[in-house]
Amino acid sequence: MKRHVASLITQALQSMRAAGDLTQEIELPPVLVERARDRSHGDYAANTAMLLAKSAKRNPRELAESIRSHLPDSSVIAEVAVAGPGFLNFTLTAQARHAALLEALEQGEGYGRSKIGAGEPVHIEFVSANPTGPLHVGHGRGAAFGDALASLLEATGYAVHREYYVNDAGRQMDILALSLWLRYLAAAGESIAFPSQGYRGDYIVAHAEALLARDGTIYVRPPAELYADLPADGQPPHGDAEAHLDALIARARELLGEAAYRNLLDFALDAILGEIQADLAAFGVRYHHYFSERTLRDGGHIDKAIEALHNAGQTYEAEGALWFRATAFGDDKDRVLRRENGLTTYFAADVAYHLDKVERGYHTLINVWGADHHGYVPRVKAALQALGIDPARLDVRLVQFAVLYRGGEKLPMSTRSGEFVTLRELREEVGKDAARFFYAMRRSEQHMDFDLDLAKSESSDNPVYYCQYAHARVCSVFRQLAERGLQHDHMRAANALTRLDAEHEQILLDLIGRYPEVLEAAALAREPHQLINYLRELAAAFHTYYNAVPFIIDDDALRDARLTLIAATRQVLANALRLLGVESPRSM
RNA sequence: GCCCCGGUAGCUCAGUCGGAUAGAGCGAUCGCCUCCUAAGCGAUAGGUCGCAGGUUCGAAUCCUGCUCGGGGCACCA
Repeated sequence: MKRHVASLITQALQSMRAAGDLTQEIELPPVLVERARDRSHGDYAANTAMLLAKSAKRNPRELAESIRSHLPDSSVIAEVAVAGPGFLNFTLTAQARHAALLEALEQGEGYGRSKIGAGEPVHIEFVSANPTGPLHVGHGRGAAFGDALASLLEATGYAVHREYYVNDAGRQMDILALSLWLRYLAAAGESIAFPSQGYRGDYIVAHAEALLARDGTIYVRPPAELYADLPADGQPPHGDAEAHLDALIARARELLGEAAYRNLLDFALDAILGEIQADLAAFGVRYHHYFSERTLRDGGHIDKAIEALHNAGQTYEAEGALWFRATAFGDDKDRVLRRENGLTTYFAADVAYHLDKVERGYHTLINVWGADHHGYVPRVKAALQALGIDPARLDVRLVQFAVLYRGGEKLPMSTRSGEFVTLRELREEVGKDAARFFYAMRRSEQHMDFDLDLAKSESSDNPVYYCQYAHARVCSVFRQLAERGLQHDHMRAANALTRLDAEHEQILLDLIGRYPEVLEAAALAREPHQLINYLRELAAAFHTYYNAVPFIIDDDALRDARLTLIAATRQVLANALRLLGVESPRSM
């Protein structure tokens, strides 16, 4: 509809040119149509005349009049007015307004969806937390945001591929395997000293016990051999925790042998990744693929990526390492690809990963990263550019941290002390729906306070329940209708829609008609919170209406018209909630 | 020091590509259940859009400087 209005204006401008009202030299401004902010301004407003006034050097109101007189007839426009400093205000016909209701009911779950994405392949990577422990609340926001964004893009016609990048290679996997093994030894009755920099979480103990139960004592080795001649744990000058850890890892591989060590590592990875996947599934987050970093390395993709950078002439050797000339592409400093010890860096793997995404045919790449990774963006974009890929194809959405509050107190969030709240705990405390809704409620770049008490409260203070309750209330009305032996006659309703002339009804009609535009805008801006704002507005309009007007009345035609209005409202509520991964309860 | 994000009502936050009188929820005060779920609704009060310049017919929005808060500046992942 917005597009339709814009095209009417464009035609008017062309017709003004043809009539000599505008000379060829005058540059036509972009035609911007927006929803009128105030109902007294009609449905749509355009500032075209004001923009044109500048280049045409003419009075904006007079230009607006001229545009108005050149507008072609349209069956959906009832009135066009010139207002204020030169706005063109468009008012829709009642029929056009009602069309949205019928569309919502006919299209059902499809209402609001569009094809503006034209099937363009979009790759979206989100969460990608290291598989060294369970997801915590810091990951929740990325999960809720990424999943909602992916759904928005799907709903607007993009071919979306959702992926989780699993960092299952590198030193952290060795630390994980070691941590598991030590807990396993302890579970088997051996006396061990747990390294200060190992992964200390209880979840490791649980997995170790599971391993012992499954495989028995085949991985038990004498602790005396394990700890012989190791650098001391602790901080300098008393010890070196990192060196101690690396030595322990080396010793573990030695004592266990590569095959057994590999078994341990895989067991730990599978256990933790399985936990992550289960948490995400319970959170309503679905992926097409969990992409393994190991497959990049084992498949030679990292070497290939480094070679590609080398062939592009953007690498050099210095201090024994191989560097990428990132500064040539706007980064602050050059970045190491292959270390002095011959191992490739995480960055090299990430170059390979992004190159792989492009080679798999994705035109647009979206990465949802924690804000702490922002310094990483320039180097990845630099690498893409060096490889001849337009860096604008990569859109990194940085998600700021959420700070949890309970009883007005900030919750401590320290991984080290094990005081973190896991995503699972959050979900068990406030529920999936509230958690997802709250996470997606704010702009991702906005720092966020997550009030656990509010998320749990069963009142209108809680925006999740507020929206869900609107849906449940419509369902309740239809249950009452059936109990009274009445039916919703759609044909009779369609002929009586003009009777929906109360202000509350007009507001709801407007909102329902706006839904496709809101969905499109939220998707294009890649901002799911826009959809939530709309949802809250729609729910509020419905609750107001519900309180002001009885639906199940004796006047058959008016009753059916109102039922059509609230049925359409329910459909839109359900569609929007679904995109956010939130349930639409039939009763509460 | 450099880079990124933010500063809008007491609190939490919206504010579309610069547009008409800056909005919502909470909190405060006062009301509304004989009636389809009160997990709801209505009304009132509440603003130097961090500060100072600039661009523009028009700035919360764009530019510059300053300031405050958060985060980041690895041959870790």
